[in-house]
Amino acid sequence: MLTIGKLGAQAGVKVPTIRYYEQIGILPEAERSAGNQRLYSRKALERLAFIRHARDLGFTLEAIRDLLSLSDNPDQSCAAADAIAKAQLAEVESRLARLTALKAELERMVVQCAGGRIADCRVIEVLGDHSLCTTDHRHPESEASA
Amino acid sequence: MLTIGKLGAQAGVKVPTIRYYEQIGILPEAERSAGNQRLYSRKALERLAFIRHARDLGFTLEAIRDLLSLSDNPDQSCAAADAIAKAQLAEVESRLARLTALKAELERMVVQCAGGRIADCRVIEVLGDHSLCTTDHRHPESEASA
DNA sequence: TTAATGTCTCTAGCAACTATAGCTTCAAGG
DNA sequence: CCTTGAAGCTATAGTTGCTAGAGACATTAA
Ligand SMILES: [Zn+2]
Ligand SMILES: [Zn+2]
Ligand SMILES: [Zn+2]
Ligand SMILES: [Zn+2]
Repeated sequence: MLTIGKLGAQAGVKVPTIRYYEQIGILPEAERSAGNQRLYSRKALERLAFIRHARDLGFTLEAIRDLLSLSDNPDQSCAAADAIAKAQLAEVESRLARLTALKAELERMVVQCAGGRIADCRVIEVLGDHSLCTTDHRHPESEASA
Repeated sequence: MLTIGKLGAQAGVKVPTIRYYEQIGILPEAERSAGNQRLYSRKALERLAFIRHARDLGFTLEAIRDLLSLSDNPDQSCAAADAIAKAQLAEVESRLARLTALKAELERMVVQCAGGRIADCRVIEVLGDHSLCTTDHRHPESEASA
């Protein structure tokens, strides 16, 4: 049995984050010691590592909640899990496309500035006028983390 | 003079967002009509368009605040503005690198799954074990939007 | 035994909005 | 002139995924 600190260290998750996961119900309520401190089993460590890894891959906690409940029923079809992963892949691809456009515009801005006064700064000029951009980089959909 | 609704329509910004920008002081307090409604000049539209464009390029409101105050002093050197843009470019490049790694891992997961039961699902398996990954995709630094 | 660390609960804060409630003002039609 | 509906007002709370504090209790090592 691990204390919350040890668990966090092993899984690479901060202690308050673990309590937060319990609070939102993505980790089950932990057992408690005589002195009311949380105690975790190896199973809990695996579950937390799963969450951590999925977060690192950009899945939302909502998606992870679904993935966990799927993984708790090993005999079901994995179609739903695959669909979640595919949706996440699509999300990543769309963000990648957008970031690539942003990178191009930022590079252009930075390169074109001759480094004089603000009045002649290409960075300020482009920021004030999207028609000076070559790509269509506007904010299309949601922008979570990842 | 534009009402807040017209301003929002012209700049592509939702009305509550404009009020929010005013509240946090990135837009100056608007003039008011006799009936206490906000009225905006062409200058305000330009300022809002600048903000919108910079947000679309992923700059934080804090960075935009600095860019705006620079652009209000046209005779200064533009070095500070260029530095902000370069920092944003670096941020975008680092996100791009990470998303590229995520994409590779997600593709591998999705491709490798044969589509049977959860117990044999490669998606679930990889999520539970980072050592099955080929890249080092762990969460490195801050992850704002963009 | 005492001091240092770890853990407990609860609350508030971060970014950048978005949504809701309950009101007032405005513009157009009858 | 009056009514109706859209648009505006303020203020507050919710979103996502945590993170940071306050103040009290538990555990462990010297
Ligand atoms: Zn410049
Ligand atoms: Zn642009
Ligand atoms: Zn599968
Ligand atoms: Zn991995």
